[in-house]
Amino acid sequence: MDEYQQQLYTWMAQIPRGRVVTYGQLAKLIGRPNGARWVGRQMGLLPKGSNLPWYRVINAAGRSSIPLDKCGSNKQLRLLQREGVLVVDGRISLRRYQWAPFAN
DNA sequence: AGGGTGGCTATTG
DNA sequence: CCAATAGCCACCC
Repeated sequence: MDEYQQQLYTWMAQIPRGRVVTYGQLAKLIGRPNGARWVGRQMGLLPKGSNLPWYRVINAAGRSSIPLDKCGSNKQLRLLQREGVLVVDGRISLRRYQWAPFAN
């Protein structure tokens, strides 16, 4: 287990229900300014039994970056809606839902 | 080594 | 608004 992964997991665990963060934001938080893509990769590699909220991590456009499932729907968006996040046209307002770690 | 591909992004038109 | 563009970086042939 790598040092960055440890940090990534720690930050992820802090994301409150009903809020989201972007790949780039997480990358910055763990000290990897251009590691957004790396973060995305880590999401896909998350252990299956993990309780970490991978679905609260979205892209900078406020959209889900994971492919649609067979039914043509998106599991990530469903999970977010279940937490009360409003999704309009497959898009989420970062202004309203993005978690700001240092604004507490 | 070296080209292609991603759960990316900021900028520009 | 979307599309193109140009950086970025880890991973996999």
